[in-house]
Amino acid sequence: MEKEQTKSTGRRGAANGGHEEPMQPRLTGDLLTSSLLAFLRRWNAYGYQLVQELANAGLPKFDSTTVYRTLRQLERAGLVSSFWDTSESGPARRMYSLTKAGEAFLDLWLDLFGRYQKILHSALDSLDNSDRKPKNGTAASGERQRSRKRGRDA
Amino acid sequence: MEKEQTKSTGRRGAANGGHEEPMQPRLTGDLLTSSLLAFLRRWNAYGYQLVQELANAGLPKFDSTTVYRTLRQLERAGLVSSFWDTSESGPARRMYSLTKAGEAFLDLWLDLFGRYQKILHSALDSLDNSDRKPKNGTAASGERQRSRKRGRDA
DNA sequence: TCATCTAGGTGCAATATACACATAGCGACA
DNA sequence: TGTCGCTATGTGTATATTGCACCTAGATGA
Repeated sequence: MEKEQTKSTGRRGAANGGHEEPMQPRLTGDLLTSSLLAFLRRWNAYGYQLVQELANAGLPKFDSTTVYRTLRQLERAGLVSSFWDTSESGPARRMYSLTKAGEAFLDLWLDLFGRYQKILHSALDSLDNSDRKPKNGTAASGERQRSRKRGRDA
Repeated sequence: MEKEQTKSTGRRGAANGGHEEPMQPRLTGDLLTSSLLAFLRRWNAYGYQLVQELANAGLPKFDSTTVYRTLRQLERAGLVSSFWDTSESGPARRMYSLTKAGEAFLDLWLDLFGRYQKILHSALDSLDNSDRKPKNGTAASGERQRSRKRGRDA
């Protein structure tokens, strides 16, 4: 159990001393899970196909093994079901389809997602309203003072 | 929320046998990161405050330590900066503010997020159009899969 | 036969997270 | 005065998740 935390070969590229490249966005975890479920709501699919669909959707590159493992995990949780499809030539495919529980979960996620969206929109609104209106001057970008909202009076 | 999550097992409650509870949505990783940055785009804030704002936003409960550690990580990556605020009574607060790099990263994320959004909308559209596939697990409407006429078939 | 594409997978190191718990300032209050 | 509770930030650790290297295997074509 070595706890070497000084490795600099990490995923997020954010620990090699001083200043690094600014931490690319990823698409993993909940985002990947819900994306997969969303795809499977429309049609059944197998892993390799989903990897490609995700890539076609303009999302950042990610590892295919993560997709495969996520699908198996979803199946263990009962959100999708699968069977081996050997009807086509070539390697057998594990076809996945969404279960009732998977649809319910996706709905749950969609609901949560709406709330998350509001947070991001707040950030955008703040640009539209006060922050970014330097039509004839670039002053705002440098000396932007945010309203100090403190925990006490909120 | 009376969720009664089994404390013994891990986070996602999906590893104790055959079939378990259906895996609650979470808000972690990129979602948490971008939410924090979005908040900080509007005003400076400290960790405890952000924990509460997130909770008020209707997002699922999550651990405050995750927020604190995420903020420190963001700072190491240069996306936020912090200073100790001792101007108020009570424990000192570590005030965070978004850096230029943090704004750029948030914009990046917003862009990625738009593409992700399309995927989820596709799932919703499939419901609206009542063009739902038969949920049999059988690739009944097999053509619709991907029009994947591979070599032998073409 | 070999290279290449498809399709799914394992093993392992590194990272991320949840839970328990620690530290510390301050106000209330018995 | 002691200590309880709230605020505020953090550490330790066990487990979960992830990315990378690599593997198995069918089909295809040079």
